[in-house]
Amino acid sequence: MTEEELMLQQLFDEDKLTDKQKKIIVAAIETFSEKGYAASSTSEIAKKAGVAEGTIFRHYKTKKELLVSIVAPLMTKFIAPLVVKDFNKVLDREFETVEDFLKATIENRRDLLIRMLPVVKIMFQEIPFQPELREQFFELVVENIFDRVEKVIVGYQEKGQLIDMPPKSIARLTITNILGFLISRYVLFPHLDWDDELEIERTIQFIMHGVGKKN
Amino acid sequence: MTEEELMLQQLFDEDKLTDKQKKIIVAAIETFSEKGYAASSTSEIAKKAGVAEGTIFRHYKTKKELLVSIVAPLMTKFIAPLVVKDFNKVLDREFETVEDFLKATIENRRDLLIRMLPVVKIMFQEIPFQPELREQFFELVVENIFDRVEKVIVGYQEKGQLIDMPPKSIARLTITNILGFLISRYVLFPHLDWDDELEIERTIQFIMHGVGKKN
DNA sequence: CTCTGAAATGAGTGATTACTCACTCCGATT
DNA sequence: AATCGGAGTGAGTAATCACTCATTTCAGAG
Repeated sequence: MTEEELMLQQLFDEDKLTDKQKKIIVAAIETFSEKGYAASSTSEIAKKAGVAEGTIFRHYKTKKELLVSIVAPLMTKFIAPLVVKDFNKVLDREFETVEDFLKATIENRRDLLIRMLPVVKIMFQEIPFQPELREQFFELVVENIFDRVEKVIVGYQEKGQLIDMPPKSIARLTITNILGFLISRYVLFPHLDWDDELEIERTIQFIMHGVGKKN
Repeated sequence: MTEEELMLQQLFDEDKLTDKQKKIIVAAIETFSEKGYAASSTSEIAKKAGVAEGTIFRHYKTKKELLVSIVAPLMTKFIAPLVVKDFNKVLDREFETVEDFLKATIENRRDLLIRMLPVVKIMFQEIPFQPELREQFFELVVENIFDRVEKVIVGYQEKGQLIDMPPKSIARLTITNILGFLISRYVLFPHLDWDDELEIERTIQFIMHGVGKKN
């Protein structure tokens, strides 16, 4: 079983999928990620999947339904657990400092995040144009995850490790920097020389201490 | 003539454009920004511009040339001056602190950036898929602007106002946060309540001092 | 006014699009 | 063996796509 199929298992294993269905999903992810949703034709996806074009429409009523069926599980089954799981550890005081928590979270999940990147890329590419996705993203990420993130932040604030800024702003700024690193690293400038460990360290340092020199 | 009108003129008025040409550009920006490049049809753009479809292809050989002719000037004539202009002030010691410089830059240009946002949105949407744009973006922004940004950063480092992190990383992190704010504010969650002044203040505070509490 | 060349037109092109449907295939059930 | 239902097929559909081109419109020069 290839690495990619493993990733798909985590995402789509719940329902029993036939071989052809899996191949369609793999081909769709690859095509959408490379060319964008609108520029990808169902005939090309079918060809890449080694499947008749009609087979796609047996399982997905429309092309958009294929897109949603790929991106939606990412939001409900991947992002939420990704964040929430380690948050419980934080709430259990397994991490003394925010740095440790951030480092553990990013380091632990980095390989997984890299592997999910094609789908993540599709997600952020299409959110501005697909109201269905935007709504789902908003409900899950903003209202659901931000609530939990806020609690963690408040916890660290009470421990005196975080400044008194509103938790929503802290969450926005922190997530921005993690995503900003990933997008710079793997989407915009993947061909530059990157010392990943070091740059993650710097990103965490930046989140915690900024770039201003303390006096 | 205001600074902004000058900018827009520099963007699209350099060559004498007919009324219809201007209408095509405006309609194209609006359509590309709303639906994405691939999902926008030339017939729709023509209709929105009040122009025959053939008129588009009289001035732009292909649809892609229309895209490039919109985005390319933004990179060569807008982004560079936007950044560079105030940098000269910094180099002239007009701003004593990094905070003042960041605040002045963001505040001064915010309205302009908001108005340019449709084009900026198109730019970042299409960079992953258009090698031509990516190459141009890389050459201009990374090699050209980053070089200048580095000098400014080094200057502030020598004044003891910035930590000893490599200038490239500082630049990446700073730009990430400014763009992250704009994308959150105007692309992902424009419908949320935002106190812009306050959130810009927080973003600057974050860039300078992070979220860790000093002891 | 006429002449001229660029600007603009819109019907028309073949290719491609998302999607349909009558059909075959095949393993499980009775 | 007969039946059945879902999986898969691929030729076919109307619509739309980017793009072309012969023709018309129009503004300025003589």
